[in-house]
Amino acid sequence: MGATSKRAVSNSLGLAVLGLLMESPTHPHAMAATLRERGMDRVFKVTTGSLYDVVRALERAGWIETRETLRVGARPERTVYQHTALGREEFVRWVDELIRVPADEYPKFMSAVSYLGALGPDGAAAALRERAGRVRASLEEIRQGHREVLEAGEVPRLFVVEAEYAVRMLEAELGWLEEITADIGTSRLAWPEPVTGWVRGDGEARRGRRRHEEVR
Amino acid sequence: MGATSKRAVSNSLGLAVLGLLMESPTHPHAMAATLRERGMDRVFKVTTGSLYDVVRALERAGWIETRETLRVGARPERTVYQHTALGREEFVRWVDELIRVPADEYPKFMSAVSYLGALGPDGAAAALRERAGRVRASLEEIRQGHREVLEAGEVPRLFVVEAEYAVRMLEAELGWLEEITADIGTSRLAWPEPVTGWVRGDGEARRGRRRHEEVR
DNA sequence: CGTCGAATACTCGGTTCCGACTGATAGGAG
DNA sequence: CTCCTATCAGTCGGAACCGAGTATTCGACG
Repeated sequence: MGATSKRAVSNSLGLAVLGLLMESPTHPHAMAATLRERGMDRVFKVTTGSLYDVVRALERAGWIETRETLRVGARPERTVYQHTALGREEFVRWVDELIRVPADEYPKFMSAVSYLGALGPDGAAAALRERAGRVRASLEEIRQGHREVLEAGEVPRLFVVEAEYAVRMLEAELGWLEEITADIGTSRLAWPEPVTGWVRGDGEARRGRRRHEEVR
Repeated sequence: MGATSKRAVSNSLGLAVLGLLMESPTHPHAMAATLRERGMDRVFKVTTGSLYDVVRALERAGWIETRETLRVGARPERTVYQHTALGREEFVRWVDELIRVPADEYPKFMSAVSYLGALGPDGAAAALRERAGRVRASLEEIRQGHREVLEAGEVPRLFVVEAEYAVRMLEAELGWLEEITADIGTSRLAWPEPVTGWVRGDGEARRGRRRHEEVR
């Protein structure tokens, strides 16, 4: 329900590339460098391999084009790209769509949570607490970075809203972690019998989640 | 910092497969069916292609093994798998690690948010409101499903905690969406001048985010 | 009794992704 | 002046991913 027909380039790193080219033409290596300098590698997964692929894809799609390909000294040639008119339009369209319709994502954490049972009450509590610690740390880091940038007054809030989003999400996760950990302690979240066996790995633990099918 | 050396199978769908096999041996097609029946396809991305790949990978890794390969009628053969001792251990270890150490994920929404500027104040507000609507809908859906399952009393809470997590996260997102939309209305989130040009796509809009590098 | 759609059980092959590697140069240490 | 490291710019090949196809069988319905 939604997904408009299929986008020519789907890797969001492409969005970053387009974004960079909105400012001025550059070559891939410089893109990677800039993205890292600006800390945007917290938002986009920047890997050289993918970068070059994505740039090629954007070119095939006609959203960007090579402006010149020049060599300085005997270093490998570098290809400078710039956006096309189409690219400028698509950039906006792309952002718009990503905002309007939530993509279904499959966070690894959630898949693990759905098998929380396997750790047993104590193991689960321990693991959750450890995660909580790490989440608290990165939360603090982001909060601080955000505050510093804003207080320096160089950058308008608009350009760092994504940090506010990240903070909100991490806070929510932390809240959930704390609640669940507490509930394990008070047995408001209890381990039903069959699963405890399952955890011990007795191999033939019948009946897992809901009523289970035979192989037929 | 973290990522323990490299996991033999990384696709979380593998976790689902292991989970299924904890209950009883099955063949891939049945796994897919069961996962969908139980609505676990909201948590794991279930695509036939990947499923068969992942199963093969799990076998290579020695976490599962084929139990028998039988043919009913003249239908394609089906291969029934079962877990190995190693598989049972790794399953737990895997869940444990996924919980303990937050994987860095790159939600598409966040990448779009970091270019929210491109939509201009009105466009942004509109898009955010539309998303909010959709988020509210799926939130309601999950909440209701969760309530029904629990009230039926068949399934212990432990087996549906991931829904509680999902709800929390969606609520947080919704909260953020509402706040930001409001802030755009009251200009607490303002569009600095250069960007407005950028949005109109005047192509040569110098100076995007922070001070920008020349191509050198 | 024929046929049409759903279910059964997978295969295939094209993208996409990405980490490891290459190979050159500039700048500083000794 | 030589070596050593950091930076520069990108290639490459293998893994992962996934959607579209294939071929059979069962059951319902007119």
